[in-house]
Amino acid sequence: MLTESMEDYLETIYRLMMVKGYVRAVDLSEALNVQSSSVTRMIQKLDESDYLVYEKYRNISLTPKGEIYGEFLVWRDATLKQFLRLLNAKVGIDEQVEGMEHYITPATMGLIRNLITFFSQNPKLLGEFHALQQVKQYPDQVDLRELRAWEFRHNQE
Amino acid sequence: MLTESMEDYLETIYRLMMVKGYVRAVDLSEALNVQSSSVTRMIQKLDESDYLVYEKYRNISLTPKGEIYGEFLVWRDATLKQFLRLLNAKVGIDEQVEGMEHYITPATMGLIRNLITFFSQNPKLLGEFHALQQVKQYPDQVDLRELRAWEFRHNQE
DNA sequence: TGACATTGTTAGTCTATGCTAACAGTAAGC
DNA sequence: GCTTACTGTTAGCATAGACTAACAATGTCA
Repeated sequence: MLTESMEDYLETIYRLMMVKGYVRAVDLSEALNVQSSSVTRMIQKLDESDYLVYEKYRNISLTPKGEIYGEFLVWRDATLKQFLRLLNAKVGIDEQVEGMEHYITPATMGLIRNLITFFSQNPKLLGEFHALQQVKQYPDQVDLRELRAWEFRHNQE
Repeated sequence: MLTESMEDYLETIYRLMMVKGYVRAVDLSEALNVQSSSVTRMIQKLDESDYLVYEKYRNISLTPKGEIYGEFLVWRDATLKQFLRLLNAKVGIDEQVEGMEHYITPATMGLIRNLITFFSQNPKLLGEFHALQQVKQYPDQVDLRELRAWEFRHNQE
């Protein structure tokens, strides 16, 4: 199984592959905000697990396994971001998705996809759901004490 | 800010506090499946950040800050589990939530809570959403190749 | 083609959090 | 109130994945 970090690298590699057609360590270190020495080591690790082919000083290429997994990772990321936007999240979408995505199984991803489909097939419902939020507004920079009170109030209803 | 691990400890401490009225290292090491030496160290760390009060060989107690945060952590955990059940997830709910919860902001949690409220106020809709899944079924033990094909098919529609 | 800039690699260090082993404190039963 | 079992603490080690520093390879251009 891939670690969180390995997934991040593989996802970025796949993305860059799609955009640029090839991937070099420096692109990865820029995209992931890490040093190139970290990139080299991770690439070697992903090579060992057969997600890509690593040859010193050469461009890397994905194996079929790496390509399929990479495609999944990109899809998962995009779908979760869609989901948060659907909920009406405004800030920190990327950060939250980057963190949580690693833990969500393909099965659950399918269910989330279904939810997105459900609401896009019923845009009126989405409107009703968003209208609800105007009432039960929840501050963006929420203080925990406030959260506690909020929950308490709503449990009383 | 708390790390994932620190949050896990604090959540468990809060939970045990509610159930037993006090917390000892051995309870934590059992609940979290770690050695008691790891517990000691983490407790010392949480004491440094003022989430609890640590005294050698004595029961620990939460500070107000720790109590509020702990309550939030327990609520977040419960709410996310509710959300996955609402989606119709059947397996791995606990594991997924344990992983993802650390990354979700209070603001987003509020939105998820709203979604749960929305569907519980409209149980018929929930039925419709679940019915959709009977059609767009997604295998539990999904192969990535299968996922890819599934996505492709549905994008064609 | 040779010099310099860019990129990639290796080796060694740091931090978080797990572990084991050895030791210290507490408490229960005789 | 001793002895023994349980619980808690400390110290030292392992691992993942960051980092920096030093070095190696590549590529560009005068």
